[in-house]
Amino acid sequence: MTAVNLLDDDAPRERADASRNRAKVLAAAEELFATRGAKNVTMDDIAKTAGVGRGTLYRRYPDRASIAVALLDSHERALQEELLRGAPPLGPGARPADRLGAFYAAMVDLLDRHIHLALGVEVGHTRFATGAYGFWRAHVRALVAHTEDPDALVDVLLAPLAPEVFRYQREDLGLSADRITATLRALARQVLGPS
Amino acid sequence: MTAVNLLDDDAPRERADASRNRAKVLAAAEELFATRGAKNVTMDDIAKTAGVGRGTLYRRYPDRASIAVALLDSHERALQEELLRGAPPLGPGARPADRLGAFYAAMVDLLDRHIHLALGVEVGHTRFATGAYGFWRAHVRALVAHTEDPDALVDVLLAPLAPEVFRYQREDLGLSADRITATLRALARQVLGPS
DNA sequence: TCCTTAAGTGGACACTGTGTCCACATTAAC
DNA sequence: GTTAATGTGGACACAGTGTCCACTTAAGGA
Repeated sequence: MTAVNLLDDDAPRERADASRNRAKVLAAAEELFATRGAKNVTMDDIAKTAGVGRGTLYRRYPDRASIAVALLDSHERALQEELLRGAPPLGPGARPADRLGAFYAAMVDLLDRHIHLALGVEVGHTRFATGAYGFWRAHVRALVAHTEDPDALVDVLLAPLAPEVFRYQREDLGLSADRITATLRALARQVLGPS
Repeated sequence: MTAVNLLDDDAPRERADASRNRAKVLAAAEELFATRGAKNVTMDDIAKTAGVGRGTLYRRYPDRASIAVALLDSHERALQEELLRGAPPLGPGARPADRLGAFYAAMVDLLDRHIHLALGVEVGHTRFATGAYGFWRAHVRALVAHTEDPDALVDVLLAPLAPEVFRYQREDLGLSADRITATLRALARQVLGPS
């Protein structure tokens, strides 16, 4: 799901027209998702807006969700990098409770900036199948490893970050991102202890 | 969304063939949802299985979700009744932490028995628009009323009960309902204090 | 019992969106 | 400049949705 596949292995380089079209598709999709909301965008819309045929579009992206995933990918990678090798409390070094709190804050920020894409990925259970979910899951799993039942707890702690939940809180209830962050930070403290 | 509309007001009684067909539709839908999963059931399937025309089906139920809601309704009402007027710890009288724990346990039980219906309701954000969600929300809101920011906390606490999350834990991860319940009970204790 | 009428029925129809297929165009290597 | 593989785009078949309306059926009054 990377943007380009440069010089890797002996994989045949991507043709010039192909990568030009990929860029047009992604730009068009980003635009449409942001404007109308992913639910109201058809593959046809994307193809038309990008100035590309249906066949070209389907060649790389079998559905809307995969386009949203591709668009979200770069932003998610940046955060993943920070979690693995960044400075505390996001990166290693801080206490689990603080790292979980920082993770929550970063995810709320990510969601707030790209909620239209996050909702585009969400086609029900699609979310759990995503590679990204697996990453977040592994990260939080490690932070709660010392608790009673980490394998059951981890998805409970990730549940409030579901795009639909976040959208409901932000848009329907009108809560600020800060309030949501504060609440999740408090949750992290209570679950992992203030120690 | 009640099953029958008996003698209420001056509303014209439902005709015999109409209520016969409603029963056939609900039975067919229940069966199909349980067998194939709601996602793989079309309105046409339901009409055919019920032995009813499309027009008849659409007259009362504009989409799959509304049928699932109708089917789930009776079970949810029973729980709602208990929350309002049942014995503690589910009903009034017990401490908030215990009531929230009991609520979690009851909801996990409900989800476990009717997950195919709960997933049928779930068409993304549909969940929050449901009357039922409003009820759960009001209930939990009252239990956490004394905390820092109840309005932000309530949806965070309800998020792990999203049908998709539950399904993932039960089916993809293979967790038992008891483990999930225990984890949520612990969460309730940690958030509302053991006091 | 028959008649009336309003409610209810069911299937045909138009429409929207999906995904596939393949003749043709473009690219890049030789 | 030729060639072979890669990529393109629009036509097509299909599945599911929701609407519409001529017909049927139930239920109450004469």
